[in-house]
Amino acid sequence: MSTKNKILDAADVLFANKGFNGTSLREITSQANVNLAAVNYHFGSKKELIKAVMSRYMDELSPRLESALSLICQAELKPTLHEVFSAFIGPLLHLNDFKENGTSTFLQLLGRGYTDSQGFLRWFLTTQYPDVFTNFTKAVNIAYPELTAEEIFWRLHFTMGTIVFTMSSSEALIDIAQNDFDNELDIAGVIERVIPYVAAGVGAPITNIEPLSLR
Amino acid sequence: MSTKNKILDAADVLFANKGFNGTSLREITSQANVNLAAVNYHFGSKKELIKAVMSRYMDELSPRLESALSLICQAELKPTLHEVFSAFIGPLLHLNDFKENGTSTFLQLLGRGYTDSQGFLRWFLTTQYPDVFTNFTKAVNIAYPELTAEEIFWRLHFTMGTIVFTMSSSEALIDIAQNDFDNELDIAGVIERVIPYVAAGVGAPITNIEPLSLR
DNA sequence: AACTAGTTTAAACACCTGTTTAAAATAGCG
DNA sequence: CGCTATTTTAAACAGGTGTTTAAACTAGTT
Repeated sequence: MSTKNKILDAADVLFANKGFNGTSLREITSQANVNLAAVNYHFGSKKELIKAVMSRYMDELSPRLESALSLICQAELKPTLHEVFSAFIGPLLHLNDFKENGTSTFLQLLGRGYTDSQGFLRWFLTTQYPDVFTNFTKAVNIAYPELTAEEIFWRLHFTMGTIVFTMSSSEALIDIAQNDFDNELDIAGVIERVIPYVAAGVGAPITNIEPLSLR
Repeated sequence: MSTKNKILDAADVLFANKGFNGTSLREITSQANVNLAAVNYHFGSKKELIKAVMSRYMDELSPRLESALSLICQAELKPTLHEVFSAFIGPLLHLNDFKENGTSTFLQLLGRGYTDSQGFLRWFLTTQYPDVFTNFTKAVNIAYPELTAEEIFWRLHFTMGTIVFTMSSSEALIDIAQNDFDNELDIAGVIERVIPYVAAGVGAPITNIEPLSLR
């Protein structure tokens, strides 16, 4: 295996578990059994390594996600929100074939990127992979046309939060659930449980919220 | 103002904005206009300072939260989930009286603590303030008795994720929303929008999930 | 005024950080 | 082989980290 890939494989697991700031290049290179300077030689800097780690997953995920969503948008029957969110299951679980524990690693990375490094990842995703967002918004709009653009905006970000945050700590949660309820569960099981939750959340009835000035 | 409080006031803002790992003691002490060694003198270590920052908020929040939840549990009418989650609004917004921007600072800290420092905060909260969790579970159980304990467990963690994650990036989201939709919004407005979402999520119809072994 | 306990201070400690350097090793190709 | 270009290596760099030290300072009390 190439040095570049050895670094990427070691980096994404460490980044997912300990965050970008919390992982040093020395940890990565010794885990990958390569020289310290290899990171700067092959990637230029730590920041570029982070981008490369994310891109490797996003390039694998985003085409599958886009085709799944466009399939839903073009269907004859109006899709339910549950169907819209279910469109994520396949592409996300495919990351497990792409790399061992790929799904949860990627979702953890997503969570790290959102909170570490002050919004750098949000910029990265929205500028590098804008179609994922717009297709998703479009699909939700078809499934629930009464929602205003602003309400979709907020509810989609709530959904992002639910997914990303849950998956960031999914391993710990699965452990607790197994101890307390003797229920064997894996990452796919968690996804199956979270879909009805977010679908119901996005599909919540519209409530009037008075503007600030009238309160 | 005492040196101890000057440190706490500087620390919680910096911790909220840049994370625990991302904030150095030198940043904190220079922001607070105190000597570097003051942190170790007054708190012992950086880790103890983090605990002190969180405790200051939790001690202000948890009694109000517990009484609000017990009020709901003892009411004659069965409460709706919307009412259960609305019980959080008052205690959370009270943190704004306690300290400027206290509500969003605290919720950001909560998010930091969950993802920084590998589950240390979850341990801290569940061991130091266990009543908040059990009271909350009890209230949800009254409002939606059909939910099994395991389903409540998962849905409450989804909810934690939604709230904490949204609030971690609430400032950025509010900015975007103001630009895109000309809608003035503050932290209270975000809370009002997220309550229907999580209430609907927790109240989602129960779906049968086949155990792993049968799939 | 003198002593004491609590607090603040500047300096140093040992260690870790990302990055760069220049020499050594390796591979590819005519 | 001999030459070149790519890659790997160990060492050093400059700067940042949390923590400790011992001296200086500040009340408060007798």
